[in-house]
Amino acid sequence: MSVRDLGIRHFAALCAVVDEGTFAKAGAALGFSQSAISQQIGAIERAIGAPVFDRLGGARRVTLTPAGRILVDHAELVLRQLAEADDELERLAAGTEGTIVVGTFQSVSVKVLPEAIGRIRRQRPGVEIRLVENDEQNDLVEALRSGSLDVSFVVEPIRDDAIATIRLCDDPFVALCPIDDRAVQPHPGSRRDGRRDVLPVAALNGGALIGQPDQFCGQAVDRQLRSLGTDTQYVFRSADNGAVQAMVRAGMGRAVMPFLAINPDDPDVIVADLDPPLQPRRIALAYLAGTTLAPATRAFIAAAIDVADNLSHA
Amino acid sequence: MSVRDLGIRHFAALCAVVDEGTFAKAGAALGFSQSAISQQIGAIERAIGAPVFDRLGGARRVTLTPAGRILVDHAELVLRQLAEADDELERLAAGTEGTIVVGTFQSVSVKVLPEAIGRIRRQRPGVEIRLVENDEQNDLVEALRSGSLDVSFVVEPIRDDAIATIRLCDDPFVALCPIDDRAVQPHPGSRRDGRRDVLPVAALNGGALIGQPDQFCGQAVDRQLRSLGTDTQYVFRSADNGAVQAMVRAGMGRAVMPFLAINPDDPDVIVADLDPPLQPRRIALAYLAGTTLAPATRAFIAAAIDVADNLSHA
DNA sequence: CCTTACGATAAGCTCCGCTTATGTCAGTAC
DNA sequence: GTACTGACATAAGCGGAGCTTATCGTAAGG
Repeated sequence: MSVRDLGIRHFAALCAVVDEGTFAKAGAALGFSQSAISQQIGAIERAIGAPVFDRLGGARRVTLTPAGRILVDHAELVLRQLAEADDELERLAAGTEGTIVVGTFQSVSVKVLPEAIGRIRRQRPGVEIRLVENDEQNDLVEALRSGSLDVSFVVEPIRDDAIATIRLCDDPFVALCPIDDRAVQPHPGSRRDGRRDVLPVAALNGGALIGQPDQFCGQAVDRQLRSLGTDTQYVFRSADNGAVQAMVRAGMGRAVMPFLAINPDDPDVIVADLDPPLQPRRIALAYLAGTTLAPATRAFIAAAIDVADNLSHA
Repeated sequence: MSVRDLGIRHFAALCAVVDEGTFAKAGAALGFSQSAISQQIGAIERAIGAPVFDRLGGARRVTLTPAGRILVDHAELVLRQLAEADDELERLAAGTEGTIVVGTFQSVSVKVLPEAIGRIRRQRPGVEIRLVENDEQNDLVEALRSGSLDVSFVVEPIRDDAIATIRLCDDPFVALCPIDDRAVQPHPGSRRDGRRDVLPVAALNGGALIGQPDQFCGQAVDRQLRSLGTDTQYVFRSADNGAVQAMVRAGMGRAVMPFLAINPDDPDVIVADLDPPLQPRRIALAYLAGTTLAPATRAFIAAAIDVADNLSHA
């Protein structure tokens, strides 16, 4: 028999008796009868094999024995610990507090993520968001599996069926062309309506290409271009989107990039739709399938969906 | 419903499941069936109103939800706390550890106490003894009542019946006389047998007396001497026993002192029994009546009794 | 002396919580 | 595809833990 066979109620009773001075008052404070307290204290004493109170008899308060003093000291800590747990659980349930660890990659970090984070910070100031940026998607997925990420931005498809995804938006591939590119055809209709110019895919054939390294979505671009019969000749590759765009600006060649990864307001390059268009990159949020997400995490996901929707319609 | 309605067993089950990975193994580790663990976890989830594990289904391990993570973190602390309590209770019961706070006063501090402390330190190196010296007995008794002392040396009688006492020894009053005192009569028989010379009480009449302040046992001395028809004329009083003895050594007068308070090996004063002898001072140990004493405290009391016995017979 | 304020104890009843046995589900092997 | 395996859930039954009310013993105080 040991202290582990007792219930929290026993410790609460013990502390209440110490606070109130008598069994009856302790019982009243806890909503029990005097007898219940007497029996609870008795159970404690049986469990530890020693009295915890000296009953002085008559109308006198009980006093702690040395063993009782030790037990009360620990019981108070235990109760405090549990109260804290209750608090934390409540805050978790309310979604007003907690830490979300979000996996991201470069292009998403620039446009979607900051806005989503901003919303959470405004709505739920107590929620802390930690970011893990890694352009190697496998690493993000692995981090999800190991639990070190709560949720992560990814590019679909994800093979791993331990991972569930929520689609956010399609990110179209666009061509980045030097400002004097003759192959670019003005968009049929007004330039003012926000539609982009068009670059026939055939124009890429044999031309100089700048792009992202193979392991990023550069791979998908190559595959698609090749299947459209276009021979790709890379003159430069960089994981830094800004660097790619700067190369185009310098007239070194054209680039085919996901729209979210580029700066569309750059006046020194032409951003053109491809004709025919490539299959867009599907941006999604991923998390461990079958797991319960914290309310704060769900709120983040909702915010990201909303931000992505707005972004798509613009 | 709250976490306070749960038992320690529930927390143990929770931690076991986290450690073992499955309900069945956790049950085996704790000596329960798989079903019991399932029901215990179910009880936890009912108590906090949220799942603590995600059951992925099939032959896969359960994984913690955010709420489960919070609860486990606190549960581990709680269990550690309780294990510590168990340890401390065991050490208390064994009497090998703990702190005893002992009240003392000057004369006892010199002869009885050091020996008793030495024994405890040898027998129980883990026990710490703290001393509170106070020559005002009321203060010691008050400290006992308030619980700031575990046990205290006192001089009987103690009026307060909330205080229990254990008699240690009788401390006789002896006369301290200057080396050339003519009133001292050699002890009838050999001086070598350790018996002391004798001073008739009548010799004190009208002579110069040195003694302790009124509030110490000086009061008892005065009362007894007066009742024997002796007129006491104090020329000096000091709470410092060494000072009293030095005054006698300087020939300033005689003193009547408790034997334990003097240095009997001083060659420059005569230590004499009084004739008739005064009622001796009864030295006792006092503690709060009706309270359970820690084993270490009981050991100290036993040691003190033993030391006092040896001292009496010597 | 009687009252008051305590705690202990007894009797009874409820409900918690264990066990065994069975159900259900998802992978896995052949 | 079918059977098997490993994992959790659920049902039924039973024993005991624990609460309540009621009563008793004891010491302090008017």
